[in-house]
Amino acid sequence: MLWGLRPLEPKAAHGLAVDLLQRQIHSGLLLPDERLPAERQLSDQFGISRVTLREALRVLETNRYISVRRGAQGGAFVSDADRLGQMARRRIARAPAASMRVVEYLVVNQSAAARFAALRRGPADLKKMREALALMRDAPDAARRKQAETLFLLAVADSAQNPLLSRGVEDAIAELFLPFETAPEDGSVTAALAAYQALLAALEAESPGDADRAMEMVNARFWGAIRQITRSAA
Amino acid sequence: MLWGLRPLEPKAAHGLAVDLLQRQIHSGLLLPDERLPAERQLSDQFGISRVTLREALRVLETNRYISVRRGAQGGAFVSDADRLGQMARRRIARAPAASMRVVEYLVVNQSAAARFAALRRGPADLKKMREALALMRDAPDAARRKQAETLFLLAVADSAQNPLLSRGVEDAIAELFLPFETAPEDGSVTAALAAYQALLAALEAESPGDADRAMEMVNARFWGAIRQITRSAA
DNA sequence: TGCCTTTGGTCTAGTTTCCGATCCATGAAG
DNA sequence: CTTCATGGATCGGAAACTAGACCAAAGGCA
Repeated sequence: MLWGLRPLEPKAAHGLAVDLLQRQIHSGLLLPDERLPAERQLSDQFGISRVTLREALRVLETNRYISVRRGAQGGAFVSDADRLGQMARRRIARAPAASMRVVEYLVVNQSAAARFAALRRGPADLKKMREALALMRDAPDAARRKQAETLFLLAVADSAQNPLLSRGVEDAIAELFLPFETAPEDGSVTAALAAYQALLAALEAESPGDADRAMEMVNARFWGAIRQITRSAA
Repeated sequence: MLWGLRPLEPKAAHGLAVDLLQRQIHSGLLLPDERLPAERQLSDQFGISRVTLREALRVLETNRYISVRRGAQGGAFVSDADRLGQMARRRIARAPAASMRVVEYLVVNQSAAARFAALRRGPADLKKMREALALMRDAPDAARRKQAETLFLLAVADSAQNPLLSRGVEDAIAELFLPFETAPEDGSVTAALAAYQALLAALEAESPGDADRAMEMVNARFWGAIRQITRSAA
């Protein structure tokens, strides 16, 4: 017997490009106001035609993720930090339960990744984490901090050497779309740095237990961010 | 900066159909020797044309997942239990490390699902689990037992009320493709029944701790199956 | 000022994939 | 030996995608 038959939903090529770029904006890898590569170059990297890529850019522009300008110094530019932050908050406030489920999934897989990473991380993995931590420390603004945070967490997930876990963490981070900073005034920045530093130390020491506990602090920050947004929206 | 740019890989409609049917065979939901619906009916359910569906069937036939016969009582038939079992064992023996990573991911998410399910399961969820357990008990052969097992685990995952967790468990089970039974002679059947019964009891009692422990027994069986196959292949 | 270069905007022709429909071939049941 | 549900094959058209050429804007620079 066949179970749970739904109509198939083939994803068009331009839809894949939209998803990929949107995910990078959500996760913070693409910075606000950043300029994307030229259409001809980007379509080449994606392996799709320029016409198809332009369809994708049109969708992103319609959804206010980017704005496109013509001319010699033109191109497609990621929206500014204010707009992105507003979109992120709205998205969470509109369906808080959904965001909490995403965090739930993220916490489960990120914790597991941390435990495995403590046993499997290589020198290259640790190097990537240290670099991300340095970026976080020297970041001039919240957007750069979020970018470094994502880079760090993806490096941890990768070093668990489990493709499914990596994909899960990546998916959850991209799906979440947290705003850049929930409370710029308080000591959350130094607290975050301390948590990531503890995590890195645990992975360097090959201690799964410590890594798990350090990741708990990181994950607690995600819960806090969601809670704060849903409260301020009420 | 854009990170990790790879060429996009648009999935053709027939490819989606292949994946869907293959996953159902892997997870045991589609039984050996079972006959699929007629092409006209199946293409309608998938929302694709008959020509496109036939492309998918051709791929599955080439990969020995099904065989197609013409005539009044013809149709597409899932391969027999021997062939499927052999394919499953080969798949695991060829890349044991990959299968272990899948089990790893399955264990992480299935354990989490069990804990959440203990708190969130509704009467409909429990009913589905009881029905699956009855199917398992009365199953005339190993294929039916595996089918009931999958139904039970999917019901548990669903009752955790977390779409990402559900999808994760589903993906892992479909990716695993375990053979029907690793040791038909010993008491593994009654042991499995006991494990699932304990899991059901924990969920009925709304006890996350007990559910976690019961799921551990279930997951231990998955590890055992992988271990046995990789040992016998060596 | 006026050209040059880089970039997005537009158009056309051709290919691939998919669809809808029709008709043919097979083979078991009655 | 007829019936008929099923797979097998073919055709015309629609939609998505590609490749390439050319136009239009706008900043930089002599």
